[in-house]
Amino acid sequence: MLVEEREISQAVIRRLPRYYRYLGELLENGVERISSNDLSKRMKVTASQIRQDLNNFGGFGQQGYGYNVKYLYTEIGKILGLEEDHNIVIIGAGNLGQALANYAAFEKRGFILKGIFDVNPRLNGVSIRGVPIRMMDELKDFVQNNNVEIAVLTIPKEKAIEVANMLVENGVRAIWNFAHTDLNLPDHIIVENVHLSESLMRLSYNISRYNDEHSGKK
Amino acid sequence: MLVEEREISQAVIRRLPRYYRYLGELLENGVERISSNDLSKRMKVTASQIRQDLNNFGGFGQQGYGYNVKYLYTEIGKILGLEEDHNIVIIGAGNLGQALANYAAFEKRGFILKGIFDVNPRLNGVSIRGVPIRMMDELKDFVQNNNVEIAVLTIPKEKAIEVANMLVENGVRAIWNFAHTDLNLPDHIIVENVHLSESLMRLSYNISRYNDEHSGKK
DNA sequence: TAGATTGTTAATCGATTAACAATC
DNA sequence: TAGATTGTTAATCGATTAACAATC
Repeated sequence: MLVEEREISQAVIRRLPRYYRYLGELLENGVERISSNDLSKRMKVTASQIRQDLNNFGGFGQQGYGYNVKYLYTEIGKILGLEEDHNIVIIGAGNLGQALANYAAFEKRGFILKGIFDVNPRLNGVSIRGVPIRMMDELKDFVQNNNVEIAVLTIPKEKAIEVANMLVENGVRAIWNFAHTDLNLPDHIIVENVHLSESLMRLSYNISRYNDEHSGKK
Repeated sequence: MLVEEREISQAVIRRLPRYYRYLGELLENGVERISSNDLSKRMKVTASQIRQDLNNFGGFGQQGYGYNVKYLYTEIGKILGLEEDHNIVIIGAGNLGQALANYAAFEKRGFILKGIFDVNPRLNGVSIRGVPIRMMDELKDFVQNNNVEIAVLTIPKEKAIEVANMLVENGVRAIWNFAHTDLNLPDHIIVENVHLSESLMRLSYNISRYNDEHSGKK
């Protein structure tokens, strides 16, 4: 029997969490059902796109009725893997690392913070939300012994590549990368980049473009 | 005379900062020139795409030679608006707000931190990199009197929409939005969203997908 | 049953890649 | 001049939108 693996495009995957967020809000507001048309107006996308996107994963709606909000919310949550638990560590307890460590919504989505690591001896033993900061030389052992699936990298780019390689060799499966560099890891390793400086440059570009257009410049 | 406004696609704009980063690294390494082909191998994109992207903005290369790294780096910097200064404020001095305030590379790219605001009276007057944290009730006056162009929103979503509207009414032109909500501002306002929870969900999705594929599940 | 709205196929649009003449 | 590599046009590919039959 041939198992047909439909490949879902990254464009679709990028939109899924946004659907999930809107459905979550509808749910909070007690809305029971919604049509692709109503949702499309709220989200400012086409109804056609919503239906196409959802039908990549199955038929969640009902003709003449629309979509049941609660059901669709749950199903998208499953698709996004939010019903599974993932052990994570944060590497780099600087401002950003601490900000992420304090991000309480982690646990709600199944991300369990197992450890925080830094090179700064002054942070040794300091706890964030009950999780003590450990020194980098303990990292390798820790990863091997705690079933760590995801590592969050909030360290300078010079160290990031080397640390990422070490993590992958010791079983880490995915990296949430905040370092200002690309990591070039094996294909089966999942990398999600958050390059804040690039985000800021896009903002900057769009301001400049607008200024040009409204000042007679070509 | 017809001023031809070529519309640059957001797909291209998303890639520009990455080109800029790679060229900056080449520059640091003393590389003088590079061909689209060499660059394509480093960046793992097609040479064709690089040439197409750059030619949206003009011919920066030379047949038979390639691109001068220094020149191209500078030109992309100009396109991205990094040679202009922008006054910015950060709203929300929690962990993430403080992390961004401490992000020193801001100034290097022309982003001048003029103020930080929060509701927490305990933070009143505390300084980050020489910039004192002010109370939210001073925000409106401050924005009017300090030529603030960009606001960074690191506050809870409940407050974010209301604050964003107030900022826009008082002259703010662009918002770097870290709040977990969409803002729905007028078209001429530039919004760059950084939805960390959505980024994490995409990571989660990709892990689950990989697990499914390697466990016999459909 | 009539009306509403999905699921899905077909048409369109846009982005990426390939190819090659121009030219340094 | 010969070789290399761009700038740019044409071909391909993929994603979005439109349309409508199926069906609740």
